[in-house]
Amino acid sequence: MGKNLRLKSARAAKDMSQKDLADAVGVTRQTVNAIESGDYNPTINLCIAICRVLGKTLNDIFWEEGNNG
Amino acid sequence: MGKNLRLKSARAAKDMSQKDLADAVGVTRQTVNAIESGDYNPTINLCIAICRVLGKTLNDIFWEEGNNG
DNA sequence: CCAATAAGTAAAATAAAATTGACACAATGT
DNA sequence: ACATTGTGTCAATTTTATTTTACTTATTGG
Repeated sequence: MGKNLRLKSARAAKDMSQKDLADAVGVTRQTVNAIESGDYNPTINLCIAICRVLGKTLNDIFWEEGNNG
Repeated sequence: MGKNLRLKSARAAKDMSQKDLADAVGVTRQTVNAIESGDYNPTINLCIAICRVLGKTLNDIFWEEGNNG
């Protein structure tokens, strides 16, 4: 698994630190860091919460084209 | 949390039983049932695997408009 | 009627997500 | 030089997703 650069980018666009985002969704800084690092499998509710905060959808940040058909 | 009727519908459209889908994504029937029942928080990798099998995207099955902003 | 499949649910055990605390390093500002 | 902030990572613990086993109900076909 590669890094989630779309997440990193969307967070940067909101000028939020990993801790800011972590606090906003109610997890720890390490969890956000791990998700961006890529070697991780978060729950969908956490993914949804992150998307809400960043004003993005699941597809925007967690779906990869080519996953599909 | 309500039932995930979009998942149930997409599965029906492929004429797959809960067990068929469970086998296809490598989890148990109970896990698929729990996800459809709604009171559950699966990992995103499992959600992605389900979407792949059903020919849908994360937004199609797990994203709710109004979640957004 | 009987066997087989699909579905809903539940309790206990296991695998993995998430927390906590800690240490290190680069960049920024005083 | 010093303190602060953001980031990366690690080990140990707690929480939770998932499994396993099992019981129930409804439906379909022999």
